[in-house]
Amino acid sequence: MKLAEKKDTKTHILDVAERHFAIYGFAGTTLRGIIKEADVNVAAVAYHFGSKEDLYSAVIERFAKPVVEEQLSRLRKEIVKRNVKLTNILTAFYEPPIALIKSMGKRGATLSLFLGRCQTEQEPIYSMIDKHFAPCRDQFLLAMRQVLPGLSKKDYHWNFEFMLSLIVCFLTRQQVISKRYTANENWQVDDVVSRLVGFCTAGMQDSK
Amino acid sequence: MKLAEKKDTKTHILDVAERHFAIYGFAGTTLRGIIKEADVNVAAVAYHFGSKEDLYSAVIERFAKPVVEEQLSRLRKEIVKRNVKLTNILTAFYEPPIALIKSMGKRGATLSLFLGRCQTEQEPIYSMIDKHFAPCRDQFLLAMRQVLPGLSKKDYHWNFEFMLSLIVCFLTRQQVISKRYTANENWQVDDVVSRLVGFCTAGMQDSK
DNA sequence: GTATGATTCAATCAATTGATTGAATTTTTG
DNA sequence: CAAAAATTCAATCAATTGATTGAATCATAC
Repeated sequence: MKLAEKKDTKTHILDVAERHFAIYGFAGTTLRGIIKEADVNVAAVAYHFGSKEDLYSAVIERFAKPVVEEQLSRLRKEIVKRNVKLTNILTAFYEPPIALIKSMGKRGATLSLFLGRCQTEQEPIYSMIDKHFAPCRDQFLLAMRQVLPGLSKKDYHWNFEFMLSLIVCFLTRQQVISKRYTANENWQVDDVVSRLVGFCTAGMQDSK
Repeated sequence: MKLAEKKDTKTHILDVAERHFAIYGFAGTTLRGIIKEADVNVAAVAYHFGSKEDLYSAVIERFAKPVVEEQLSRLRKEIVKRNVKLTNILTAFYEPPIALIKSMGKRGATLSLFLGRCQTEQEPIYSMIDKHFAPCRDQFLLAMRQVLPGLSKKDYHWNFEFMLSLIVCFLTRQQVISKRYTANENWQVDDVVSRLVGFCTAGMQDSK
């Protein structure tokens, strides 16, 4: 950090912590690993955030909030329309996180991992995560009921879980896959979204 | 452990380690947590397995091997047929792990978690995992080429990843979901397999 | 300028971590 | 039974963990 010097310490810690939590998980991340890379004092974490747990919470807060808000905003615009379509609901769900991650370049890549990894964290992390995503999940479940009438409650839930798992799959595997099979790590938002929407639409509607 | 006394120490450690790795991940698991629950000496781990890493390897070995072997065996029986169908390939992939887990009762539930969680482990764990599943993955990729001609290499890979993600989703979320929405945690192998096969077949074939 | 509050720092805490040692014990072998 | 091998044990190691303290430094307001 030479020019544009002295990014605010709190933000700096947050940035590094985000990457560490994404890569190593909550248990695998050490405060010392973070503060060493961020080049700050250990006490700074306690001062600005409190505990390791609080730090994790701050990381989630910063990144999940804008995604969920955008998803819900997009969803609201869809469900007021006369005849909502499943593809539009799914696009409203998939595009915000994908677009955000794409726009963030390298940081986006670690956020991908974070999003995938945080789904398998234990308590108390799990509740922390769920708190942020539960309202969004419920809204989309309701919307699916509109566009896919006649399914059982169980069907809705599994459809939603599958929908979620596809994006988590993309987010966590994208780097691995493109490294394994291609020289080119580039991907386009529209390609990915339409791939996800396509697979999921078919799965939900045409599943015999 | 009162009757049927004295399960072999090595197996005993393996059982407890399996559950701990499943729940807490590699980093979150402590040898002391394991040996305390298994009621054995710390040195027993070193004696029977070596390091913590070696122990993890032993856990994978024991559980992944029979699954992969059964998957490949089922696959071989399918691809010799005159006209292979996608549904049959998918069933060959999905049924073995699902059936195994179901047959194992409570231990199966933790194995579910393990299978899901191990997918997001870091090196050197990741390579350990990949080593066991890579041959299987390659075989199924080849088979998909037979039943879904005309797709790009990229398409095959993402289809395979999505196929994988659906079962990982089921394995890791099943307990959470059924706890959230129903009183009944029971599920039938055939129901689950046909749900997975149905969703995935549609996603692969009818994706516009 | 100086006082007040915000921030950073080095030093240290007790607890836990994976791992190892060598003796004690059990089991197997001849 | 006795020798040998396999297994278990308590004790301990150095390293790392999250967290805290009180002094030092910085920024801001008056």
